[in-house]
Amino acid sequence: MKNLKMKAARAAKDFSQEELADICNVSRQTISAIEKGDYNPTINLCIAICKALDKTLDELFWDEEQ
Amino acid sequence: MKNLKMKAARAAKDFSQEELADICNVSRQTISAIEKGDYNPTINLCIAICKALDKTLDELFWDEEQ
DNA sequence: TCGTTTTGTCAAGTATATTTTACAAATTTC
DNA sequence: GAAATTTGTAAAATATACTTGACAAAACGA
Repeated sequence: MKNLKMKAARAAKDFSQEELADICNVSRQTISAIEKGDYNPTINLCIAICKALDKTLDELFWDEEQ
Repeated sequence: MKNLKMKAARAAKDFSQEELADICNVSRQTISAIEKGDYNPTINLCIAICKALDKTLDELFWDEEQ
């Protein structure tokens, strides 16, 4: 399932996928795959993404997949 | 860093590591390693743990590792 | 319309999360 | 205090998160 909350939060910061990837020290493909969904990132990466986007885990990653 | 919040939440439910592991469909060693810390579980497993323990991601996995 | 940036996606390789098996120490229960 | 349960931990194997490189389609501004 697509992670639209994350995509929206990234847009709100005006970050490209590559900029967010650089901040989080991962590849652009990893960010793309997470936004696309059907992907299972590690909690540490989720935390890095949240901090880069000024969001919490619950705001970006809760309730996506039931 | 140890995840004491998770250990406390598990104790509050009176689950052994093995019982929680069974509910989450992972091995007991995985649960043990997460509580022990210096471990980086996937977000889907974190969500499964949270639901088993009636907690949210922010309550169990936020602010553990800075 | 052209050039630039952004994004989707794929294939092959590497790093690491998770499993399985196993044993001992610690804790609980009777 | 013995037996049963729980927990810590380790080594080897497997599954999968993540990387690198690459190309094309889409989006966007000049």
